Amino acid sequence: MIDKREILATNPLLSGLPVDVVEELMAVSVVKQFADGECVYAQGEEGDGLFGVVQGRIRLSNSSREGKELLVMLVEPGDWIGEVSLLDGLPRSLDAYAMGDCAVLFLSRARFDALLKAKPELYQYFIPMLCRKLRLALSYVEGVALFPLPARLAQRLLELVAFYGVSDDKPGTLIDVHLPQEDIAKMLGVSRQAISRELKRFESEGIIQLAYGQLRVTDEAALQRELGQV
Amino acid sequence: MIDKREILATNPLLSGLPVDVVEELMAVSVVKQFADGECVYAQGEEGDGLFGVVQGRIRLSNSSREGKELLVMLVEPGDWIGEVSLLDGLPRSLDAYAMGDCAVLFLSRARFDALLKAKPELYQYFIPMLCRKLRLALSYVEGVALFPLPARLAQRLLELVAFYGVSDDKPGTLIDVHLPQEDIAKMLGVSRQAISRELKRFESEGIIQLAYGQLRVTDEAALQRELGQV
DNA sequence: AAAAATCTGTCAATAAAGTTACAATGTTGA
DNA sequence: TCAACATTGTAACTTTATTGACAGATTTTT
Repeated sequence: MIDKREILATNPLLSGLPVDVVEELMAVSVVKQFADGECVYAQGEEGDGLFGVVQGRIRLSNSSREGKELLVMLVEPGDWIGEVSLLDGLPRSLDAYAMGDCAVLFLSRARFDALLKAKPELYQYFIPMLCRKLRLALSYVEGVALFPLPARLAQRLLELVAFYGVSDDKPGTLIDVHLPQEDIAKMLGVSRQAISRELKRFESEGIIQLAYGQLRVTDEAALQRELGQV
Repeated sequence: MIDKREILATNPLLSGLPVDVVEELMAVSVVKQFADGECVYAQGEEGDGLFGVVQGRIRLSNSSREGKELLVMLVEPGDWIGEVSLLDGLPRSLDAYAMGDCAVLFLSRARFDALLKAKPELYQYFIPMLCRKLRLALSYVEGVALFPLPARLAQRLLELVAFYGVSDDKPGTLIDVHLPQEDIAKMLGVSRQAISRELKRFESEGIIQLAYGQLRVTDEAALQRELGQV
């Protein structure tokens, strides 16, 4: 079980906030657990609260009626989600599902509203968060609209390396998040087969090494060049 | 020439702001004019200020090195642009060009920073703006990744009808912004020919009527159905 | 250890969209 | 008015990606 006090010490969720706000948050928030695959919130729902990821990973996605899914973002511990619906009052625009067992710090809408009403200066803490997400979303639009698949895939691999890459005794950087090609495809809005094809091509060119459920990037410069051709 | 006082009365730019802030803004902002095609700011530049569109239309876009362009948004009088770079300190992520002669209310970065430093509670006025743009950007990503071109085009036409549509003596709703098919294509990230093909198909099905530089939607319900099939 | 589930590679057939090219039409300005 | 320019329509051809199908590999579960 997770102690709220522990979160404070080990997690960047609350860093940068004034001390009294941290105290207040600790008092009024609760820790919630979500099992693998469980729904945190769903597209179209009213925003019931704010979630700070403490443990595990949350999948933000969006699905069409035909069941085609777009994987918008993997949310890691230290990130907040769900703030937009609280701030603008509109329904959730994405689905949020737990990938593996998760723990989150939950702040209900009522508590959130009360906190902001009492301390309107807290609005400014959401500004960088919103700016970051806006720039991220914009860069995705650009990617899909302007760049061919190989370049987009190369870019995504570089992002994965930067975020999840680990160095071990073997050459190159290992991406060992359990992220099937299916999910990479859903991130880029293309079919799994197209991703398999491109990854195989990268492998045949010595840029990456493929294995079941993992991927090793051995030539980042070549990925940069894939990008640069665009 | 444009009188600043006039802006206050005729433009929603400043509505919702406290009276003293409006006074302050009027005192420290300047009116700038941009000729057709002139660059307001360019991708990669430092954010030098905030722009409130007073007259004319500004084109926010993004170009790849090969010259392929994505038209992200048409900004109309009453909207602010350029706030993100001021708020997060990062370079412009888009190009802004005047479409036709424009007038904008300009607030320099220094003035902006001073204003926010003096009144941190003003941060909250940017929240709805950022939320709106974030949701908009997200809906574009979804569109490109999840929906086929006909559905995306239908959706865009409905948006154009809602925003620019005018009723006249003839049946249907006229979209009489000078918006060539080329630009519609750039909004959707596809080729002009693909747009021409689809528009012609819509016309042959009696959904729209095409003319040089304008377009009349005669069957909105059919466009909704195009969407619904997705 | 065996069975089930998940993940990956590949192929053929099909569909969607890009590219190139050119003609025709409409608008604008000298 | 007439020439320059911008916009639109269309077609052939090519490229890219989807779909559906299946086999093999790896992991997880029983």
